[in-house]
This record gives sequence, structure tokens and C-alpha cells, in this order.
Amino acid sequence: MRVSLKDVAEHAGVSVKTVSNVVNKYQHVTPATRHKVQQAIDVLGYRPNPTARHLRKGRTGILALAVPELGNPYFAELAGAVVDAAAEHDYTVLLDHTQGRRDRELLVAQGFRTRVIDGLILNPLELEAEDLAARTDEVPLVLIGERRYDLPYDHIAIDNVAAARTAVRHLLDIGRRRIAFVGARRDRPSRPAHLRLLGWQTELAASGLAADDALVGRVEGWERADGAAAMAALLDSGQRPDAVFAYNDLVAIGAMRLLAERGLRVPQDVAVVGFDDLTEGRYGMVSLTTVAPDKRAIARLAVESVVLRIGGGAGAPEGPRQLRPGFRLLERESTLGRPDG
Amino acid sequence: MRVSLKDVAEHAGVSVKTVSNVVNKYQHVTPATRHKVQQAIDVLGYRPNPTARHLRKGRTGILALAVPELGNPYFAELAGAVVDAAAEHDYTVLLDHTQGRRDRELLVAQGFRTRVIDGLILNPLELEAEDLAARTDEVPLVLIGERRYDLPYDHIAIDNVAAARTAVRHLLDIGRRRIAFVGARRDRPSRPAHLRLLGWQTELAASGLAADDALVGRVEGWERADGAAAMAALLDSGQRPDAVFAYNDLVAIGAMRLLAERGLRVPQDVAVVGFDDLTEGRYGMVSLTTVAPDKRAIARLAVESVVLRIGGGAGAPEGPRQLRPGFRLLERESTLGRPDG
DNA sequence: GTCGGCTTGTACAACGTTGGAAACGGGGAC
DNA sequence: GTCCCCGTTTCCAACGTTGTACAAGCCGAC
Repeated sequence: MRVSLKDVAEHAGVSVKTVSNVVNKYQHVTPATRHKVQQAIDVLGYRPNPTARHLRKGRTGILALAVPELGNPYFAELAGAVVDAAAEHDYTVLLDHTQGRRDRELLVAQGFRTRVIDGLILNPLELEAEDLAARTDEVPLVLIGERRYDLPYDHIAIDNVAAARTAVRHLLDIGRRRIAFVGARRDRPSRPAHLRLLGWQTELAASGLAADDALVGRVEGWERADGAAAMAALLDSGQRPDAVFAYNDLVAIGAMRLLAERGLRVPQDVAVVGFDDLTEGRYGMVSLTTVAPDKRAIARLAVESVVLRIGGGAGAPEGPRQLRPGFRLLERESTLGRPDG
Repeated sequence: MRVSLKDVAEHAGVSVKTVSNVVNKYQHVTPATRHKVQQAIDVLGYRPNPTARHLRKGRTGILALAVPELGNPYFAELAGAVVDAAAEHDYTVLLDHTQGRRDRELLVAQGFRTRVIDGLILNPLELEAEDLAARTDEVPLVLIGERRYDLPYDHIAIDNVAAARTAVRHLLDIGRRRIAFVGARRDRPSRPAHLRLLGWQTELAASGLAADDALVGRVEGWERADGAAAMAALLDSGQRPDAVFAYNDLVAIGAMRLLAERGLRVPQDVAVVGFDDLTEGRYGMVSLTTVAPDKRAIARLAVESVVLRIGGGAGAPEGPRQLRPGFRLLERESTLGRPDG
């Protein structure tokens, strides 16, 4: 059976509280008592029961991270970084994936697993502002990811518009002029890919180029298959872009695969830039130029934010904060050199 | 403040236990009382406190899954499947990654987070049998992954030897004869990749071919970069294989990347088979033939096994079980057709 | 009308821990 | 020798829940 404080106390001939004091390194315990208790602990192999401790203290030491899809390498890599960052604060991470479905995101936000967790880091895709506004659960929440809500929650995300502009700027710099954006949502044009689409439009406009809607490839999701499908549709519509800025690396990889099937060379015929810096992008037949968000910084800031809010708010910043970790453009083979012909 | 059973009881004018009975759908409660209590619950927005419940019941409803690296898509996809399988049994999953380091694996096995979790699913890489034999923690443990230990724990893994033989058989069937194995460990020849290496040897021997040690590419790890490095070393040593069977898809992808850099065509010059069926493998410039372990089955069996053991053993099988989920060979472009020349 | 049996609800204790107040005991000051 | 103080330890209650034992109420049967 399990060993409890009581067992140790009996074995050492002291009270339960004294054992608790030793375990918790309470100052006023005589060396003799401490030693006696410590020995009993060692002999019996006592280990504190976190559940009871948590009940008493009202905290569990567990953070939840909810991302759309663990099978997506971006979120997997991010999750790994969050686990590490949480460990630095003595927190453990409970992972959930919502499959980007609004009902599941809602369930998570509403505290489906409330009270097992001390705080929640959520990356919503489909969740609406009103869903979040109606949230009643008191567990501290911080948001990550591209979607922005005007709500009293900290939000951690890179400056997506600036990052997208950097990517498009790079394509312009290497002489491309018919730059497609692949990865806008088909159904709701203004949803998630919004900011990167805006960055694309803005940078083109800043260079005096029109952001032609015919050069926008629309998708159902942001997996590799979606990128391939959108690229196919774009080519089939008669467009002949000399560059593609993709919503993310997966979409870019799908698009590159399709370009190859159609006999178009990357980068000679079509340069490609992705977003996320997946390790995968480095090892394709043509390595992928990409915008690399600082994932470790995102994870660190998210964990720090939520941990700050957990203390009951003592020392926590007043209003919601917008935190903007950095990003870099990593130039690789997919944008090497000026266009052929 | 938080609402507890007591608050609901006062509001409804009944005892705490009656509220508990309603919450737990205990049969013998009159509709009138039930309704009254339910209304109080709704008004106050009561939600049970799992921590207290768990303290009382001795279970937490949390399973831990420890894999080497979440950034590795295979483990990420597997983790996703485990989360889903656990949800079917009303369990939540706590994720940990050990980075394949023995000390971290040991920490996890020893119950680093004991008692927050009801059961542990562990995929060890470096852990030794004696480490596990010395385990004192009573939390039920099941093992997944390629390593086999002769210990009283359930083990879930596909038949790696048979799977490897299937892959090699396929390469033989399409006319390849100089088949390399890429992904044996450099430092300890008999460690993890062991079984797949054995399958390679066995199938070659069964066809009357020698398993030439010069055709074994050795690695430090099993990432894409390791595959590329091992492939480079193999070619630099003067070998000219007409096929590669890689330890896993990541190694295969790294190897393919290097083959392309050296001007060798896949599959015409070198056919390649991987292992894991990563989505990534489908979207390279040349899609990758691979051995696809049934990840959902692995996840399901692992969760079922550990859940069985949690009940205190009632109804649980006596001894340790070896469970062998299935696998399939998925033929794609990287092994299309007979060799050129 | 009384009894037995069943249904419904209550009281109490317990899970293992920790905060706070009270009790204890030893040592120094007078 | 007595008193007081302070450091140390113990006692009690509480966190929120549920299992067990039992009391109360109701019904029909004899």
C-alpha cells in the first residue's frame, strides 16, 4: 500500500504535521527531529501525494495546451517547446488537440477539464470572439496563434503582417512579379489566414503592384494536400505565377509537389516561400525558404504569461497584453536566384 | 469564488450527499428532489472539483505518455492517436518527452510525476532492462516501441523483423540486389535498430544474398540529418547500392535528399523504402514507399492495456502480454519500377 | 392497526495534506 | 525559585468529495 504522512509519523514517533514540516523544509525543526523523520521517510519510501496537496492548496501544477492538431509538425514542435518551458516553472503540461473544430475549442475554453489544470494555453482556429466573451471558467487563459480577439486575454503571436511582408519583399527582391498567395480560406475569406494575406497585399501595394485576387489560392485546410489542391486550381485557372507565398510550410510543400508534377521547376520557374520553419522543409528535394517564428520564445512567453496570471493576479499586469516574439526569414533553395526566361 | 457541493446543498435545502447523489446519477432520488437540486446546480453554476474527487477515489483520470521527441512526426502522430484513444476511456493525457536520454527516461519510469497519473505509457530508447527492473513505482506501466525487455510489463509493438523483411522483400521483388540498410546505431550495434537490421539480414539470407556489413549505414540518431550523413558516408566509402531500406522515414528522407545532391535518381538509380508512414513522406518530390505501422491500433492497445491494469488488476490478464498490432507496406514512387541500366 | 420491507434522504467519517492556533518545554532574567 | 519568552511540536480544522451506516417515511399485507 501507499505510504502516507501518517505512516511516517507513526514510524518516527512524531505528529503528522511535523513530518509535513520536514517535507516542506519548514525552518523551525530541530536537526534531531528532522533526521529522525528523514530516516523514517527513507525507510518507508514515502512520496507526497500531489492530489491531496493540490486539494489543500488549490493548485495542481498542471498547465493545459490545446492546439488544433498534433500531427501538424508546427504544433508538435511548439508543444515540445511548451513542455520544456513549463518544466522550468515546475509545471507539467496536459495536451489536447481540437482538430480545429469550433465545438472542441469551445469545450476546452469552457473548462472541459477545469480544475485539474491551473492554466490554459489555447491556439484557436475557429473559435469566435463571442464564444470567448461568454467564457465563465475562471482558469487563467492565454491565447496563441494568428487569430486576434479584442478580449481581455494575453495574446502571444509574431507580427504576422510584418512577417508576411518580409516574405513577399524577398520574392520581389529576387525579381519576381507575379506572386501568388496560397492558403486563404475558401469559405470565410477574412478568417485565419487573414493577416498573412493582408501582408501580401500591403507589400505588393507598397511596390506599386496590384494584389490580383486571381492569384489567391484558396484552401479548405492547411495541410499538404490543401496546398497541392489550391496550386492545381490556380494553374488550371490559367494563372502562371513566378512565385508563391504560402500560408505555411505544409501548404508550400503541397504546392511544390504539385508544381513538380506539372513540370514546373522550383525555383527557376516558380520561387516558393513558406511559413513556420518546419524541419521537414529543409529536407525536401528543394529546401524551402520560410519565415521562421521563434517557437521557443512563443512557448516561453505563453508559459510565463499564464503562470503570472495563476498567482491570483498578484504582480500580474493589469490589462491584457499583446506579446510579439520575433521571426526570421530563412533563405533556402526554393528562392535561389532570379527567374529563368 | 468557487461553488462547492455545500453551496448547492444550502441553496437547495438538502444535504451535501444528496447533491452528490444527483451529480453522480444515483438511482434512488425522487424526481422532485432531483429537479430541485438540478436547478440549484444550474443557478449557481456548480462544477465538480476533480481534485477532491480523485483524492477520495484514489484515481486521477490522467494517463501519461512519454515519447522520445514530440518534434518527430511519428511520435507526434502517435501522441495524437493516444489522446484520442484515451478520451474514449475518459482519460486525459499528460505528455512528456525524454529526448531519448536515459536519465530522463529513468525519471519518468521512476514516477517523477507519480500519483498525478493513473498509468504510464512509455516509449524507451536508451533505458536498460536493469533500470526498469529496479523500478519501485506502483503506477501501471506499459511499454511501446521497438525495444524489447524481458520484464513483467505489457509491450505493444509491431513485429519489426517481419515488417523489415516485407520491405526488403519488396525491394528484391523489383529487381534490386545491392540493398543497403541505413540507420543502425554507430555506438552500440545491437541497440534500437536491432530488429529491423535483423529483418534485413534475414530476408537477404533467405534469398541467398549476403548481408554485407559494408552496406550498413550507421547513424548517431534517427533524424533527417542523420540519414543524409549516413548516406554520404556510405557513398564515400565506394559503395553503390541500388536500393536503401531506411530505419525510418526521416532517415529515408535525409538519404533521398543526399542522393539527389549526388545526382542519383530515386527510384531509377536507387530505390528507397522507409518506415513509419509519415504524412511528410507522401509529399516529397518523390513520394516515399514505407512500412506503415497501424498507429491507431498501437495507441488503442496501449491505452487499453494500461487501463486494464489500473483497476487494481481485477480482470487484468495474469502475466505480461506481447501485443502485435499490424502493419502494411505502402508502395509509392520511391520504389517504382525496375532499376535503370 | 401493526409489522416488514423498500425507498429516500441524512450524518459521519475518511481520502492525504497543510495553515493556524494552542500547548509544551527549556533557558535566561530577576 | 519563579516567571516569562521563544523556539519547537502538536492538535484541530479544512480543502471537496463519496462510501457506509442509519434514520425517516411510505407502502401494502396480514
